[in-house]
Amino acid sequence: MARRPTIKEVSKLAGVSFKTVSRVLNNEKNVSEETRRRVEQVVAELNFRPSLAARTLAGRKSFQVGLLYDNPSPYYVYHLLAGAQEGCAEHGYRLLTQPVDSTAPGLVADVAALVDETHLDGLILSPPVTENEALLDELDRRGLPYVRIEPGLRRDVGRSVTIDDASAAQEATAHLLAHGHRRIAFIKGPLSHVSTVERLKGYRAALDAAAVAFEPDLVAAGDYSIESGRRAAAALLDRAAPPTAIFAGNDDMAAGALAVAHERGITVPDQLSIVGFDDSDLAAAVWPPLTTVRQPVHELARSAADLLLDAKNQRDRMTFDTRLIARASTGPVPSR
Amino acid sequence: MARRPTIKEVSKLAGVSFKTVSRVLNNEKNVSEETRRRVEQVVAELNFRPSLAARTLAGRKSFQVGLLYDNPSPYYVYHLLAGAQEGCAEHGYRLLTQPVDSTAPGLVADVAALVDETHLDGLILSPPVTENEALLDELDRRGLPYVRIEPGLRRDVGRSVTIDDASAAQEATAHLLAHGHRRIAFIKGPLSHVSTVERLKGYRAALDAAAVAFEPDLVAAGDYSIESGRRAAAALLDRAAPPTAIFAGNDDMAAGALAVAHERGITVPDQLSIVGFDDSDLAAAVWPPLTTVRQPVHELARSAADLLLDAKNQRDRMTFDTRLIARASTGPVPSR
DNA sequence: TTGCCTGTTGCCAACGCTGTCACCTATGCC
DNA sequence: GGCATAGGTGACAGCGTTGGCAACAGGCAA
Repeated sequence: MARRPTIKEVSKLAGVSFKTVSRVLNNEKNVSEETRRRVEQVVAELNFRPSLAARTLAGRKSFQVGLLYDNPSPYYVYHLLAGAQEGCAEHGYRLLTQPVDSTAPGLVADVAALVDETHLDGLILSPPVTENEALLDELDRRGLPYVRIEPGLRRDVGRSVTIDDASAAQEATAHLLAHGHRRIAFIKGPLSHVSTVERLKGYRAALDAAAVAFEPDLVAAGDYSIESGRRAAAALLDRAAPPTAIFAGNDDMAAGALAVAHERGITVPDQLSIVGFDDSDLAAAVWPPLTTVRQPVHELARSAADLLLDAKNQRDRMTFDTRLIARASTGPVPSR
Repeated sequence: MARRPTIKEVSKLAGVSFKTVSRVLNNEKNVSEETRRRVEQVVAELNFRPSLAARTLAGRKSFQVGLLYDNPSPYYVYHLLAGAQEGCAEHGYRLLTQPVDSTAPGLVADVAALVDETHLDGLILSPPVTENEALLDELDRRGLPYVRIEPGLRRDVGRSVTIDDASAAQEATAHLLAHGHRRIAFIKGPLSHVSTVERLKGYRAALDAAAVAFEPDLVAAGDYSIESGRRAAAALLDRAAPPTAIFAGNDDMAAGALAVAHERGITVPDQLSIVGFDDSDLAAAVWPPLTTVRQPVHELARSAADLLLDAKNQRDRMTFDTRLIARASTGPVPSR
């Protein structure tokens, strides 16, 4: 294999000490304009790239940050990685993406091993890894900088980026109310997710605002899977007074509800309106395409990286707007 | 931040030279059983992890491999990363996932920079990065080991893992023929993908085997997007003699075809059968759930890592079986 | 007993950079 | 003209490992 050039070869060609090349690479001051140009030219000619390993060893920075994830949704993970990657690249950092098992007893040790081995400069945590108290404690103990994406726990300490789940759910529910619906069901996610509680709060707030009584029986439990959406929707539609609209806590459960409607010959949106959450690929792929709430996952991840790496970005917390994407799965309440 | 322990601290506690600790860590022979045990105990006690940066600098291995990807499908990428990660972890390697733009002119330089900076020991290429001739040339020039997943180009040189696209498509088509279908349409993907050509080949082979004449008009062009599937299906169904079954080159296009059927009040599978390809999340989420061909993406990626890292695995090429997943979108040909 | 081999261990250089400090030169001031 | 000051540059140690080689002990054949 053709050996990579080293900083010494660059310095020889440029006629300076290798320390000066280091200065140019790190954009330090106190280098004359002429020297800088000469060095930069040689760097470009040789296509020289400094060894990350050597920089890590010698300096106190590794130019690497880790992204921990443990999410079953390919859609979510895809955008998470893309956004974080983009944010890191902007600051000249490399991203180490690390799938983990957020509930495994060895998680803390595994992450500690990762950090020790690679000398990570910081960590981005995505849900549900954000919910692991022991991990947060260990990171705090080590003083390792980290930013959490949509933290449930300890929302008021440390740095994080979030969406306003409650107001997003309120907007989705209001959309259905505006179409005249009054019997609106909500399929909630697992209660272990803080987002579930927040979304339920938003749903109730919208009903209150429209002076529609909250009916506990119209809230069904799901676990974010398609199958749980089917079961929940089937139970809701079996009621004596079935809902005219269903708001599901994510798109997968909404797709499950839609499948039940198809099975039973209930046309959507004429006889039943359905709203999802996430705006995943699913939402646009099913028929009819789902009205849903878009979560700016890419933007969240990108900003998390920015919060971690940009010294000028001193904020502790950034909240992003969601957007209701109105498609064909919602319409006026059926007149009976 | 609590400083990580170093190899010297381990050696002091174990009462040996730090070189001996290095020997234990690298599983070298010529270390007495007793010494090894003693060192291992101290390593466990201190929770010592050797610095990757130092090992990389001192040795000739970095224990890191890169995975290059540039694929628009979250589903595909998700399983790709998971599989590659698993394969690398089994061999004690770290995986650096790197999204790239496979057609950008700077690709080769970017990858070279990545390799130089991080001293990667090898590279896994996924489609369509596998199709970039300049990149392959550069890697060969450097002598950097790499394994390709589903290579189109230069299939007979170098190491790769593949599925048999032709026989997979043949099986899917045969499934429709077995249900009595004779006018079977094929929505193909972009011709730049070798898989498109192979799948078309399999489709024709199945028709031949059943002595059904090939009709060029029943082949429509798509680009693997949902929207292209809709357009292609609409055109096919507008024909004077519309097909009774549609085989789409991927699940997204199949979902598009399914949407058109719903729009037009054509019931699936009673009036039209639809088959997809990939068995992505979509396939199970739409209604009716799609009959499709499962591509073992996870397994492909895992084996690519194994081929790269396992010295005992001397094969150049591994081919994996696909599996037809029969769901509810296919049925007997309608009797008219 | 001697010499040689084998298994085990230690010593030290080297990997390619950054941090620290010392040095040199030009400049401005009294 | 002498002296402090700042900008620009180089020498050198050190980061935490692996590689190469020397050293040492014990066993076995001569």
